[in-house]
Amino acid sequence: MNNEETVVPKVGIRDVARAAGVSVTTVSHVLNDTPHTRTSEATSERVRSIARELGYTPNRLARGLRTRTSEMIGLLTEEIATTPHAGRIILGAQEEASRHNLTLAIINSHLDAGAEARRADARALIERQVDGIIYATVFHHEVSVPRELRAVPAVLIGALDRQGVVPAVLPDEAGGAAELVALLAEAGHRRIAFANSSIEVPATQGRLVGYLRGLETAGIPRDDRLIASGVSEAAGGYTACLELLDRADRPTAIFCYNDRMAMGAYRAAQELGLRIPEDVSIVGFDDQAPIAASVYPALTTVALPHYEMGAWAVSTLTRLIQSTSTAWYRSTDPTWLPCPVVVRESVSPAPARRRGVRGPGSGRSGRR
Amino acid sequence: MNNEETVVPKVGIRDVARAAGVSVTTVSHVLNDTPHTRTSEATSERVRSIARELGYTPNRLARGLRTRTSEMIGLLTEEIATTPHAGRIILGAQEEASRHNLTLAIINSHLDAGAEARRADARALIERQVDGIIYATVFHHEVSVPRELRAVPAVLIGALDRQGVVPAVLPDEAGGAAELVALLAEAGHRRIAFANSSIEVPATQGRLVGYLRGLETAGIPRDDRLIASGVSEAAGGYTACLELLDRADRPTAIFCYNDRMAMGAYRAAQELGLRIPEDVSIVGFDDQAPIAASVYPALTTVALPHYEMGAWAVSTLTRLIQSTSTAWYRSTDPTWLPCPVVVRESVSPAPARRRGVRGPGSGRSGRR
DNA sequence: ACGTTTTGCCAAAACGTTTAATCAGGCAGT
DNA sequence: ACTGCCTGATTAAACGTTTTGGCAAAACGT
Repeated sequence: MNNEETVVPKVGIRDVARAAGVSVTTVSHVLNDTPHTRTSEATSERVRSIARELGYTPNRLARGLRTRTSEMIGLLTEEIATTPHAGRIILGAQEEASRHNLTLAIINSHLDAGAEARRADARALIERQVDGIIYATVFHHEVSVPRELRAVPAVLIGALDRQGVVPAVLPDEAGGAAELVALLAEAGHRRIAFANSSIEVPATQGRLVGYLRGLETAGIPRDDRLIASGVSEAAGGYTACLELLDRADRPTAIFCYNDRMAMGAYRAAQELGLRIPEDVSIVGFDDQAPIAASVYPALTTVALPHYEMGAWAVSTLTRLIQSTSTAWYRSTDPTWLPCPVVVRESVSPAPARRRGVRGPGSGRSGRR
Repeated sequence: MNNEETVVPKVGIRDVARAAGVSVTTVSHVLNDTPHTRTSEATSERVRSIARELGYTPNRLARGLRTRTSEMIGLLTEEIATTPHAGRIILGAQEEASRHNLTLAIINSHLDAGAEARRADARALIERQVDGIIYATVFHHEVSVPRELRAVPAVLIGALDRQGVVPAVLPDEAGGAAELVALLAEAGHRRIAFANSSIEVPATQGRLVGYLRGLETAGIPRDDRLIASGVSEAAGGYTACLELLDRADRPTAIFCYNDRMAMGAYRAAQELGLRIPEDVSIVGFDDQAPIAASVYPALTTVALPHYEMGAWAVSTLTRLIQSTSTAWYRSTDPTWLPCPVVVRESVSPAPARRRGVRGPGSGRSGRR
């Protein structure tokens, strides 16, 4: 077994300098093409080529020590890496980071870990001299950021800072929900039900608010008999929608709290012999892969801007970092990113009942 | 606006030393309790308390520079962060890393990025002096690892190293598939179909192999008329299963290439008026959240050991790192991690046909 | 009282960079 | 021939740790 390759003598900047017959200063200057510094084109070229053929790779630890900046940003996630969504946040952050020549160091705190553990995680990142920290949480209303985060620029994903000092980005769930209802209203639906989640979280509130706002702008009066709830899973959607659909004046469309509940809605409809979307339109929320696209008919829903929030976070973080010293203290209002509705196949015009426009089963082919 | 907090003079080890009236050496010794070194309990305690009250945080960049080890490990993912599964790999790696006091630096390469870009990514990690690198790919047979990875211990997730020098971990898909078929056979099924994916990837092969092996150990002769295929999505599962089920001698159980195709199988069964699992049992593969648990009846399937592969990777990586110099070159055989079957509700005993054991619709309640 | 060991601590040299300050020489203008 | 100014480089001091190799003083054995 040849081990010739295993001997990697780790060439440093002075090896390059020695080989090129110049000082390390010069090497540093040409390799970073430092401004306000002069080197003849001849030596520059020589240094560069020697560095290349020696396989020189700079040591960012050493550089970071000197320049007091690591060009790393820390991503502190709160359990979020567990959820299927999480990847998109990380991906968005990572790609935006690459774009700025930063690397991402990630640490995941368990949701049930105490504040103490969370502070330790923040400290671990700070010890690594990260230039900034992203604190990504599951959707909370407010959160007290670990005070260690004050030592370094920080942004928040999915929650507001209770002290109102750390910039935050959140999904505009109400907006998305309102748009979704608008879409249903435009399709002629007037009896639009809402199958909400029975557990109280910010998302529950936001989507309800959006639903009501959507009704209002469509000029549809609120009817609390059209608001049901269940656990935020398929089973809950099933029972809630069974209750909603199994009556004479059933709604012509149901907005489900999330895609999982929408799956339950599909089952309820099927058992009652109602076709989707001809007899009842169903919409969900989350655009949860791979449900939304795999279900039949494919589900019209609203996407959460996970990728965008991740990208927004590192993007504004870099701005904070560059801004002079304490300037980043002037925290702005939170940023609400839009939740775009993605239309698929589960909505059709409302079946004619009092308005005799068209019969049920209008259009929409699909083998069935 | 008070900016008293914004002034963080960054206390270093010498500040502690000065305040404690000792040398930095001593501080370093007590804070790391370096072996083979002596400090009186009195001064030790004093140093510790002063460090605490001064809020000293060590600078890992400086420490890394001196000790020539960063205690970071790099995770290089190939597009994988896009898939819903990815999070689990990252999570597994991250938690195992935390357990070893390591932090994870992640970089994501696009699948369509050239080898050149991939090498640049590897280089970026190496510049950061990571102690080791995990290269996580979507499931490949073999891959040529960027040669920069030779500079540092590395492990591979989801692919074999073409040069056979980098340790690798992969999911034992064949094993999982075989177990799944065994489970069906034990339930009395003899006509077990396989709805495979029509596109050829390692997983296609592996699951087919497992299917055949499962049949063989159950003493069931292979019947190619029971093997269908379609695109690896709900639509493909639908057409494949429609074809399989819409005949007189239809199978009593179908093993679908993945959970998405299983969703298509559900639809096919429903349209043909077949109940699951009473008339036909369906199983999938991937245990893809949230499909498998949300579908009705909940899908029996096989889980991929994403989390475990991530954890395995950093765990063996730390072993490699600790082992002396070139010892990690003696690459071992790849590790195949088991894919456990997770049983839910979509399998029931085979309906009696020639063996008059019990009638259809045996047991299994469920509101319907 | 005198060697020897142990105890407790410290000075200084690394680690691989960046950067402020300086310098030798050539060239132009007086 | 002197002064001054560019040009192309260099020297040396950081950055914040760890670690090697000590060295004084205290403790100990005789």
